[in-house]
Amino acid sequence: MCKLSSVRDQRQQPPTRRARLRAETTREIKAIALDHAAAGGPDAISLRAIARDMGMTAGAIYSYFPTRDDLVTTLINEVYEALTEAVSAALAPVPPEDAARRILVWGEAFRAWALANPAGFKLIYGDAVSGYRAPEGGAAPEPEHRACTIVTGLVAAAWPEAAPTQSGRTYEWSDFGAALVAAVRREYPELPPAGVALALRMWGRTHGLVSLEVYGHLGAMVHDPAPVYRAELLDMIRSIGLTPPE
Amino acid sequence: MCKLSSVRDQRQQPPTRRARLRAETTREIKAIALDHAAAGGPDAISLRAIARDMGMTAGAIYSYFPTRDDLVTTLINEVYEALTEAVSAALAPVPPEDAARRILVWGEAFRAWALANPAGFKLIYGDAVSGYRAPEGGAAPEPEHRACTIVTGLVAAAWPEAAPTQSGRTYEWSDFGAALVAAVRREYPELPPAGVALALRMWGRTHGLVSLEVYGHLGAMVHDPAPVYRAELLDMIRSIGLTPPE
DNA sequence: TGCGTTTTCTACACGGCGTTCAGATTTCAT
DNA sequence: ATGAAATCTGAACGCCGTGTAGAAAACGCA
Repeated sequence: MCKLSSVRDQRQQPPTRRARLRAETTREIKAIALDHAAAGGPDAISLRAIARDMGMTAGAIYSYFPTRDDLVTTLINEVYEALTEAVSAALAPVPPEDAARRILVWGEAFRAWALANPAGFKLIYGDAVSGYRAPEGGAAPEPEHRACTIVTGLVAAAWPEAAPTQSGRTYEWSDFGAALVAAVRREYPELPPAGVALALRMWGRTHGLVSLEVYGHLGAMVHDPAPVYRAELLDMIRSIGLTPPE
Repeated sequence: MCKLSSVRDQRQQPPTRRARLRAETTREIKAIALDHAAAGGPDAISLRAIARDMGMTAGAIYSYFPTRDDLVTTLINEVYEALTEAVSAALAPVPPEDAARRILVWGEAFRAWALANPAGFKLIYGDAVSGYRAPEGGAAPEPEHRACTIVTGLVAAAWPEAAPTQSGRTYEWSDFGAALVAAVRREYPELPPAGVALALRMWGRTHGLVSLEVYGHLGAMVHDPAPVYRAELLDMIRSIGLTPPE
């Protein structure tokens, strides 16, 4: 029996030697797992292979993660967080007023990250790990909400122009998930439910082409998907009442 | 050593008893594999499990498929074909002149099939099977081209109205894959390269929301993705210069 | 300092997987 | 009827995740 919550409180200024080693080993496990995923796809994440690379036995990893699926869940969360951070970083230098350019930069940053980290993309949005079953509530609810909130922020900034274009159908707050609604109403109080629907559509719209490209379905069709994707982004910006940059 | 091309010519009116048995067994292997995929996800496709269900040994399947990946490739092709046939069937009763309604029906048929066959969708568009490596040229080039041609046909029918909306960027035939270009120029000679780019964008646009929904990323955000998806389809129809039905 | 507890790790076992191979059996063409 | 080809079994190999028992190491406290 191993108490996996050994690092219970970190009130101690000098964390015990054990805690330091444990943190380091945990970090190494995750790093090697991500290396394997990057090299041979997310399915290459195997406890035995990781342990082999670390000079350990497979069983030893169970001192750090109760099961392989927990390791995968942790990885999904970290990778998803890396994605949202990459997008946020790309968005940071763009002034909040320039809603159109922010959408463009967001879309391009998302695609750039996905193409640079295909294994991570598949880990987040696909089913690539053999028998992996995500915990209830999804594998990475927090990063997913954060990602969704970023898109919603883009819509909120553009809402004065976008609102007239979204008169087709009416939405209620009750149409959406409680956690998302709470975050949106807190961060963007002026945004109506229709704005959330638009954000989800924009998320899906970018996800589609990027997903097709990452999984190799676009390569046989078009030699360079970049202009097609760029055209889609510009069209999306135009379709919500903004004038695209350039 | 087994000659896997035993059914070389079917000029014989009465196919030999062997050939009949072989065809039946092949059919059964694929059917059981698809059952397993539908039940436990595409990753549940295992030669041992299939053989167990058939009262055989795993090795026996190697008389019908040289390797597991070949079986998977065959399944992907058949499932992809089923998808294009489902979409074509839904499209059949809609008159060719009603370009807007055809796009709407196409989009809804695609989503309906994906939701009814999530395992098939993941098989086609995802990475779900453990160590599967697709053959060069993709796992299912023919059905993929057919699917792509269907979308292009929708664009071709709408091109008189759509053309003015697609003036942003110019495309050349050389931007696209040779096989796709050949099929398009043969079937829709009046369609310029920009029409193919628009078709790819429409493909991606629908793929995005459907993919997010199938993989469960939309469920936590919106209780019923149908209206969001419908709004996206209507917006897409509008964005190419058509007036949406209803 | 030394002792008892906790954590970490090894060694082994179990059942699952794809794949290969020798050999038995069945079917077919001649 | 005979020889060739196709089909299938059963055992093996090495991979996998997951447990369990027990050894070894590090720790906290007296």
